[in-house]
Amino acid sequence: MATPTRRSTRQRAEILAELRAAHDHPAAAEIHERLRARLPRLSLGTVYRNLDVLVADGLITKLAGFGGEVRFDGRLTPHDHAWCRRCGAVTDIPAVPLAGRPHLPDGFALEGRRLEYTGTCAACGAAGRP
Amino acid sequence: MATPTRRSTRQRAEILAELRAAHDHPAAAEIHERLRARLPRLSLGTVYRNLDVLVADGLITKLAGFGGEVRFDGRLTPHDHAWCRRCGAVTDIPAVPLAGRPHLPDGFALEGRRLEYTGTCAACGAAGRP
DNA sequence: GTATGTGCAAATGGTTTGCAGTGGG
DNA sequence: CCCACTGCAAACCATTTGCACATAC
Repeated sequence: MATPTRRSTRQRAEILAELRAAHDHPAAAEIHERLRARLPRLSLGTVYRNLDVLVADGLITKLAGFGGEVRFDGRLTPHDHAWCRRCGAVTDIPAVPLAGRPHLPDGFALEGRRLEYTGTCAACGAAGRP
Repeated sequence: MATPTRRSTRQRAEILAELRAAHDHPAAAEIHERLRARLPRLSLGTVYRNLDVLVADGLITKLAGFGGEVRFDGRLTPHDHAWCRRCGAVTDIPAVPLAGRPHLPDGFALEGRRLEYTGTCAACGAAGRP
């Protein structure tokens, strides 16, 4: 069998709960740090393994392309992202439909789309941050 | 001054030429490998440093979020990308306009957008590749 | 009881950086 | 000449993995 039976563990539940409560798309290391208050012996390896499982089970989404580290999103409703290049903050924004069908390669079976806006957020613009 | 004077070097010229000739959005290691035929002593560090310079000068584009490694694009005309999750191939496709204005965060200064389609390409679909 | 999940630590792999030497302008 | 650039190797850092133990079921 490809997918082994899942067991319900405290660690996995806490990671999913944290991801659903958070609104800032934390990276694995950030999730680990936040949960250490509740689970002092939680290892970073366990965080990574559970994030993979949660993605495979479709409970969370993996976000890449926002700098060096991969981030995770606990919201399943379709939405796009705005990324501030100065401070690195990633904000959810409502999805905007396209004005037509994309000219995909012949025979390409579309599974999903990813739309990201890059720019400077209000706080960084006001602060004149480089 | 923020940006030092640029010097024209053989290495930088070859990297840019390779990127403009290539259609497959190569990663730094791939560029390095391809150029070793012409520049046997070219180091990977030099490739990385020049890619950064070329991006800073707006001559190429950095593509992230397509797996573990960063890829580079020598085409400057606006276009989107289709990514095959099986074989990892990234194909250029014409940009499709949006059907409205995105609801960006208040005060967000938009600089650019990145639109990627994920799915399975014809070859991988036919081969039943997992 | 069994195999999935965990903690820990070592290994990986892409990318960055320090340093001494090269060469473009 | 000067300083941007290069090759080389070591350093970095996010992520992965091997292993022995723990625990969900």
